[in-house]
Amino acid sequence: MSTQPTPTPEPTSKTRLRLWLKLLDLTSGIEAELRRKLRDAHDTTLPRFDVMAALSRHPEGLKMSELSGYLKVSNGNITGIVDRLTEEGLALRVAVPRDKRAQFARLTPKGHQAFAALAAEHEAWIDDILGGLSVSDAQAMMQLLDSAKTAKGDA
Amino acid sequence: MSTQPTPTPEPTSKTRLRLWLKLLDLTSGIEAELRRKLRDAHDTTLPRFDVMAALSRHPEGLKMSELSGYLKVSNGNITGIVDRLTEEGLALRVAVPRDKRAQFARLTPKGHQAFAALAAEHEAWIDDILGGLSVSDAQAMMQLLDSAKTAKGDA
DNA sequence: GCTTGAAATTTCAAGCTTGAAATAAAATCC
DNA sequence: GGATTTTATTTCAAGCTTGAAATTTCAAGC
Repeated sequence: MSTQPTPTPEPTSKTRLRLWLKLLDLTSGIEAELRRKLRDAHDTTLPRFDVMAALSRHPEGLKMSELSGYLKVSNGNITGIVDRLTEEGLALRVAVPRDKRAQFARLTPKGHQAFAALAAEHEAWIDDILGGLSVSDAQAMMQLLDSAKTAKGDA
Repeated sequence: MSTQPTPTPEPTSKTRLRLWLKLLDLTSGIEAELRRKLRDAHDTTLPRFDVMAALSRHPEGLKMSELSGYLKVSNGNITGIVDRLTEEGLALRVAVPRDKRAQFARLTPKGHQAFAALAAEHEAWIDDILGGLSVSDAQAMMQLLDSAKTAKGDA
């Protein structure tokens, strides 16, 4: 432990570990805040919001497997979330023309309407939460995030 | 839609929203990778790892409520995780001297040993995953993360 | 000393998540 | 065309997570 006379600098791995912990701390905090707001203001959840967001961009519907692919969650997971959205009248399942195995999940008109309101609020929440960052800060951070991601193998 | 002659610039809220989505994408991706590695290499989970990490820094033990405070999760959650760590022989509960309501959670020797191995690997994984970032990149990002957090109300 | 209120923890129901197993249907191969 | 393999989805068990209700114990006031 006390063998080296020179003051050992922090190894790179420690710096990266500290970065990771900070990244996780900020992200988890924001996510928790969003979950709370979604619950309190709209009695819904982040997973439901995510599914609705994906479906909102594809009014014709998305196959269950496309949905799980976009959101990077398991198939079984999507089954349950779409089940619940369906019970709430926000989504529905539609048969795929030439493939009896597959189904499209699609937003109902009520679902589209509900999501529009949700999305607007969501954007405002984020704007508020990240209000401490200027546009140039945000751009700088996005560039760093891209570096981090590209290097590890993309996606 | 085509009423405005001047090219509308992206509003700040949209930039921040894009940043948030990128932040979430990177963090979720890394987290998923860590979960997978923890499972494949050590048959454990991230929540267990987090609890062990906290206990590792407090060999004398932490009260259940201190633990949930540090990790920012609910009390009921900690109860279950410590239960499972206890079943595995990695943690145990110890009575708090003058307060029969409270209990310390503490790592067993086996728990300390297991965590030491886990922590070393964890740091190496992060170093690998974030290998695309130089030390100065990492420092720049940490500074931006601090700005983002400070502005919203700290923690 | 007793009552009342606060604090620490556990229990519980509901929802999210995963990976693996089960189903069903389509596609490929002989 | 029939067998085999692949693909799409659902079902399931186990664990994580929360907020709310229930327990137990402590502390404060009277």
